[in-house]
Amino acid sequence: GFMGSTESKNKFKDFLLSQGLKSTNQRELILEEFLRAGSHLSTEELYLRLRKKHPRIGYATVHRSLKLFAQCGIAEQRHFGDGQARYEASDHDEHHDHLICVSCGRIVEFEDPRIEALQVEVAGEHGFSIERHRLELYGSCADCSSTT
Amino acid sequence: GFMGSTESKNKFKDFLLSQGLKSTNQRELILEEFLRAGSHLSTEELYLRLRKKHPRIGYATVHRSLKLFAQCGIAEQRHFGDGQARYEASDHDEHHDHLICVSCGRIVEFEDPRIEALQVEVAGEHGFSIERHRLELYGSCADCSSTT
DNA sequence: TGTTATCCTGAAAATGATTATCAATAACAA
DNA sequence: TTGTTATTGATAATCATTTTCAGGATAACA
Repeated sequence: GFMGSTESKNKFKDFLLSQGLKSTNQRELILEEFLRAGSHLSTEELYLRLRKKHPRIGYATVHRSLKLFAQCGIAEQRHFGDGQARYEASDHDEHHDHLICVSCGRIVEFEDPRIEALQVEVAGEHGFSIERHRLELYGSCADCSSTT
Repeated sequence: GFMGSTESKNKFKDFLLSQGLKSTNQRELILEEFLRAGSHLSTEELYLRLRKKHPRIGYATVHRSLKLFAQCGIAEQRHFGDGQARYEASDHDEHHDHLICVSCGRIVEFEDPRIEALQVEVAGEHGFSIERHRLELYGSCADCSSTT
């Protein structure tokens, strides 16, 4: 199910402990803002949001924290072809893919077990066992299609 | 059907003409090597191959030519997450996706109309019309699985 | 065939995202 | 507290890609 804010924070603290890393003010602030901000943020976007309230937090620290979140499993890194990495909060057991509107940039998440099953089948036909996959559908969302 | 070598060359010449661009020795050499080399080459890999026979061809020219091939429709740019763009010769009406072995880097192409159909269906449920998509399956190929 | 305008080339520099460096600072255990 | 170690933030380095620009090649035209 959905991994709540508190759950993510605890998981991150456990992760830091288990790795002999330290729990710092910056890491807490960055994690809070990351969870608050909604998904698919780039490092720079998160950095700019944080800078409003906490101007002394550096870009490098935001970047390093996001990598830690990904290592820890509470975030995932994505690339949508605009040349910069984006991060989204993990929803643990639920895998999902993305619809991206090429016109307005809107990103919608979806999940389809039938597609997933076919992927495993096709991979097996080629002797592959799948670890992970990436499926992105690029097109026009309803709003952008209608205003053409 | 498959776009042969001659067909690609003609298409590229037509493209250059139609755009008021010039047909040069370098562009011909780069296109020939690109078609000969097989798919999924990065700019640098193609540049290194060319340099053996034609040491005076510059990296920038290779890069610019690959972009032209893509514009012209005889090549497509891909990103497989290793941080550099790769290009493959277009096979016109046949779309295909990729299986990537995370262990040895082997790339296998596949195509499955059932998956394609489901993609259209799912997109429609969200009000999207698809322009293009990207599906990549990452895992272990048969060889790498057996030697574990 | 010259002539000319335009495009192309290749080396080098610039760019943009990401990652590493390092002195000063903060966290944690004893 | 104190000492050890990790972290921070500014800056520099890196990597792939893109741009710049002076010199060279190409195609159209006289």
